[in-house]
Amino acid sequence: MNESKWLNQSEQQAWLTYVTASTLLNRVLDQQLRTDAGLSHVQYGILARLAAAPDGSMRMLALAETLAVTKSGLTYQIVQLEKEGLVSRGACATDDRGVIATITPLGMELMRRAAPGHVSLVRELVIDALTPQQLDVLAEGFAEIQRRIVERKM
Amino acid sequence: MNESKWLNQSEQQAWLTYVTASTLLNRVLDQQLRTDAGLSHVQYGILARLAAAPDGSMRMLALAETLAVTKSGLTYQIVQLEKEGLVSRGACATDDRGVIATITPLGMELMRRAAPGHVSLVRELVIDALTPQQLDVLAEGFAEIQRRIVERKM
DNA sequence: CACTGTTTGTTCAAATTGGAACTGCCTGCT
DNA sequence: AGCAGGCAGTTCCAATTTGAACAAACAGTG
Repeated sequence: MNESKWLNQSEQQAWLTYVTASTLLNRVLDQQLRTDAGLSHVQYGILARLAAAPDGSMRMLALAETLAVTKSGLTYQIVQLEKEGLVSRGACATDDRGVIATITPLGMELMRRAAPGHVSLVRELVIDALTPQQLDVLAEGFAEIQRRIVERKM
Repeated sequence: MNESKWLNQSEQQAWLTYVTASTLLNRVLDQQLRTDAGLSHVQYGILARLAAAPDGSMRMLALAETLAVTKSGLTYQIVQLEKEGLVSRGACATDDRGVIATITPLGMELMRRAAPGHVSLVRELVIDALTPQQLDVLAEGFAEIQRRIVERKM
């Protein structure tokens, strides 16, 4: 299925644009969160998922998967967040191997303060930069990309 | 201009999908390049730009900008590549502050070996995952996002 | 129940990253 | 020419990240 070995001009242009812009975007978001709330983008992601989960709790692996972070990377970040008192770890009732991370009231409080600024920046740089149609297409596209990546690992 | 403080359901979904997928994509590409050619994705990017540049040369800052890497990050990577003999550094004729990085014949050789596999994976996971129209939207969209980021820094 | 293969998390070492500080050079003005 | 303000690269340091190796706990089978 790889008849054409190389990318044509516009494909290459699209790819380079994407790589550069997404790298930049990530850094800008990280910077804003850090100065604004003392959190990295990844840490914000962790707290956001926990805040949205029932009981503010999730198992480590589930968390790692939805965040696209490696297990060891997540362990590291959870330890950091625990030091700050934003998250706590507990045993899993149904599986002794499991560890359940839970966002603390302090963590929730921080999210309430951090979220508006972050969301606002995401809106300014991304959501409002695109038409609703473009955003749909983009969501579709990345969903397909993700499917291909996941499927590929087998 | 931020009348709506939060993201609606589909906006949020789109954003989460993008963040997760792009993180994953980046890691997969990195892994493939590493096992396949012993290069990180960033290093590949550096060599690719140099290979495409006149004389295989570029100034450090220009390189850093097109790659969306910080100056210190680039210095580090160039040092690594130099150790491998894939890149060399030289003085800039018109500006004594400047440093010019040049890809070596060995670097070109490595690129000839590494590029096909990388391009093929990018095609498989991204280019072929999208219709030409979707790819256009992606390019358009990220170009606009990048414009907003750059403009914002002033 | 014992046994084998898997799954979860953690720990460890090595690689990478980004920001701040610093040196040396360039530019515009006086 | 002499100076103030900026720019280009490097260095240094603290924070992250990842894969590999491990220990403990599960699950399925004979």
